[in-house]
Amino acid sequence: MEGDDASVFGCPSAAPSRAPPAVRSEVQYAKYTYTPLNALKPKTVVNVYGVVTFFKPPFPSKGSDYSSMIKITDQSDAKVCCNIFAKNMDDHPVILKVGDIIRLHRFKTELYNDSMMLITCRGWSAVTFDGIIDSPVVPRSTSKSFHFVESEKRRVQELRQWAADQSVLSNDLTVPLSVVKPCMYFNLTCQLLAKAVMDSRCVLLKVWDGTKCQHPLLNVAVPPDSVEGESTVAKDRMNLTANVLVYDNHIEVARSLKPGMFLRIFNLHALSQRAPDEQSNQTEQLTFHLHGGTVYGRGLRNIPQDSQELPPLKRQLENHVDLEDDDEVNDDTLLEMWYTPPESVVMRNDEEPDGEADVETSFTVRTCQHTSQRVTLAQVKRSTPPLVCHVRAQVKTYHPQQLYQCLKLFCSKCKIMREVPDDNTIAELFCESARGYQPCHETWAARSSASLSKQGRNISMYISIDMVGDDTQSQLIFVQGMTLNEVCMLSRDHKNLVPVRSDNGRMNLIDLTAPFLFCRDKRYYGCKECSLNTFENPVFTGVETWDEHTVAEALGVQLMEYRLLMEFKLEDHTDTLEALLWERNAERFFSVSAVDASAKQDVQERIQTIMDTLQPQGSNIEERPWLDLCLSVYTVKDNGRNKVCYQITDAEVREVN
DNA sequence: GCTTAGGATTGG
Repeated sequence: MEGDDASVFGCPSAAPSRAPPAVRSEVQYAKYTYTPLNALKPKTVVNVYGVVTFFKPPFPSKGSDYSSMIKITDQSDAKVCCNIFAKNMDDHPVILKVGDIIRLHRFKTELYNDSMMLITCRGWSAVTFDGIIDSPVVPRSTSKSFHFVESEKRRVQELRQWAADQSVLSNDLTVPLSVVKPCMYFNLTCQLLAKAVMDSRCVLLKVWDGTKCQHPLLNVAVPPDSVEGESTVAKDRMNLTANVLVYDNHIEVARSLKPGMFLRIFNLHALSQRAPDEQSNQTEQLTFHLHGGTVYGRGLRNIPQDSQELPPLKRQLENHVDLEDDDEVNDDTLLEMWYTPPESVVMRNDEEPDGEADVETSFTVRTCQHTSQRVTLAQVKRSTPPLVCHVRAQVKTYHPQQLYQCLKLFCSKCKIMREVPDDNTIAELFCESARGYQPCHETWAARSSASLSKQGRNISMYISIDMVGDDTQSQLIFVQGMTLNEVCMLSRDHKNLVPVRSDNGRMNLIDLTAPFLFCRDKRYYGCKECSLNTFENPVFTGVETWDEHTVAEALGVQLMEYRLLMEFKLEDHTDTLEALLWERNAERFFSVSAVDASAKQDVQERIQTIMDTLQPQGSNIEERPWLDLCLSVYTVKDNGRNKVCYQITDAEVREVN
């Protein structure tokens, strides 16, 4: 955007100390005056505030720019259409729903069909806000610099309040897939799984929102080599994949989307139709059409990563992590064995290692119940991945030898894995953050402090003002200046403790190497790569129960999962082979008490159970138990080269004489 | 180079 707004306000944290710069800014920028929408005069350049009552997401115009359109209103009740033109789609203001608040600078007024309208002119800028009452006033702008001062928050809040009483704003048509019925026009918030160009006027988008449609969904068949994105086989079976056909003027936007992106599709049309090869007595299936044109705000756009719309969608998607279809992991950043093995792999039935070709050539997901024909390790090594097979083998060695080292922290977003830090490391980080104590000044927080004069240090606790008076068991409490032991002691009686430090008076998380949340006997970690890690505008309202997910979301932290990872060297009479054991949701047997010595007890016990099954029990191969194992065989990219991995997906001890 | 779009569906 070509805005010449000189001042960068951005967000409160940009100001090192709060009160004086805010005052100065208001004086400095008093030049901005805002015209009520009923007082616009033609052929002038104005600044306005408004509530969005209708909008069209950006689409390619017949000229050189992308065009988008919004209709706004304000307390004067005048309704004004605004046309926005910008070379790049990404320079258009991000409007995601009716009710959003927008501030426009330097728009020119023009009379069209006896109505006043606003059009972008040189140096225009736009800043938008969520329209939800009581949600934090976070300016969203597509320009790198824009100015926004504290006093303007009030204006946004007033508009929100006023808009809440206007019934026109309440008809948002965004619904989950689970409530969609044939013939409906609706807005869908979803993630793109795969896309394929059908012809010059139609692109297929395979999307999901984690909810299950009540009507059967049509799977549009396309040649595998024309599909970009992951396989949707497992999600198709669960009736989770919506096939969206995008036509005409929307193709350009659709083509710019990448699988994995989150998007909202506006005015999507659910159509019931029979699959071409189905009999007439078969039930009809739903497809979705984004027809050409822009009527009713028809269109689609990606949702920015920091949008408040995303966390609920992501939570819904995480309910289905077991449906990941990838048979290949493309992440070179991980060390040799620390990949993300898939829990289910796609097996080609005609590639049975024993050479017995199956006539069926389709791909199916298969889990082994030790019933498929057994193969030798030598045969496994000669096979072509991906496949699932059943072997009988013995464990020769395993590692890590220190059992608690099996426990890893895993980020499901960037797939990075790291060690759980030991208590010495965490304690040191707590000590460091306590040095040079100064209190945090946050308008949303109430503070209570104590001075430990003997030790010459201060500790503070903060809670959101909204939560003052709530049950202390359910409150979210921020603690500053405490040692690890103190936090652990405190977490016995308080459910959610977030350790924080002060950066020039602004509250911040301490290094994400340390847990960001203590929840009774559990500790939760955030991903250093994927966390926004910001206290700029924490969202504390509208949360009924605080748990690791809601806290992470409010703090902009990408929660890491506990996972178990071990490596075994297997052998039978034909060969040896290294295989991984990998378990999700390892936190269910990872309990951390305040005392380090017993911290890993539960892990020990759980892993011991696994070891009881798999442990080598003697150097002589004849003395060790034989195991029936399911192995998933798949490839991963390792420094650009394909590498075959073997994963133990199931194990059972066999008495073999 | 100074336009483009300017709300109101039935359709692949």
